[in-house]
Amino acid sequence: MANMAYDTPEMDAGARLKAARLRPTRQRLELARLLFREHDRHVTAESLAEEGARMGVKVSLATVYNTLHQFKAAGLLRQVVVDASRTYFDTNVGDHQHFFVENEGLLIDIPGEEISVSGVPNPPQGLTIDSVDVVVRVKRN
Amino acid sequence: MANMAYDTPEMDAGARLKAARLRPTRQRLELARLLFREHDRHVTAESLAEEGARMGVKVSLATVYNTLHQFKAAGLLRQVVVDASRTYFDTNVGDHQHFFVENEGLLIDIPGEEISVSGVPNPPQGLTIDSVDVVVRVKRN
DNA sequence: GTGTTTGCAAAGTGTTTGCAATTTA
DNA sequence: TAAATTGCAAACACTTTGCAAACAC
Repeated sequence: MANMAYDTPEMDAGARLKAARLRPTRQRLELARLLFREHDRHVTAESLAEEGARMGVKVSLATVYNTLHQFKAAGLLRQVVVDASRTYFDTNVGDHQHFFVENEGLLIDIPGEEISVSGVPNPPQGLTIDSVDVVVRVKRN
Repeated sequence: MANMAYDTPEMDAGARLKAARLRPTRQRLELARLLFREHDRHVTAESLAEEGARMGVKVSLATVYNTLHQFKAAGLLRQVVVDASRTYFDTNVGDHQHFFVENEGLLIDIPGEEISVSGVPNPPQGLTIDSVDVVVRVKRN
């Protein structure tokens, strides 16, 4: 099984956790199943906990927070900073950017091939670029 | 009290408030003087309150929050969303972007002429672009 | 068994709010 | 004097933490 990416949609939750070296606990398995059921999901801890509750997944909010951060650390999720008061996580860890609908808290993907940023100057001495994040803030008219 | 100069910091701040149709209270005047003393300042409510305290400006934290939001609403400040846990305000309301040094909470301006974003798709039906924000996340090596 | 993970409730952070007192126009 | 503003403390929303019980290996 050469070159299988950690985040291929067809990978099942158990394999995903194994690849990430996270113990396949019931909570992590069930949250992973929810999260990676679709390829591009944007969730907050609260929205995921609610969804879990709706789907009969019994997980505490603290565990949802822990799990999201562990998944992020493992490269399974990407954190998206668009709102000062909530943290969003994106199941699409590939190169892409976002529209953010303010007042609705809604994220919409912009494929990485469509958008490009040029003219980024070299960062000041001693600093290295980690990522270039673009947020296109939009509002409903 | 004769001869009040037209370009004292007081007059500057007063004119700014007048233009923004905000009553020139002592608190707003003093905060405006701190804020607009330099052209490109990045502050959080807390950092501004601390600075005020250091400079002998007596203002409650609640008023600092209120004032920052009023100044933002008046177009005197721009809000910068880079960190899920703090809100930054920028005294430079012109076209520009930012480096953000994670773990230090430090913002560094990137002039608008240097950087450019192309290929931003039309937003979905019913949505209008408000702003295109670029954050270049960097870390110290 | 041993180390990891979970859940709860408590604590923490940054921010907003209710309201009486104060200030501005 | 009427309307806006302030400061305090309490309320808030989101997130993290401490720790005993439950679980994975």
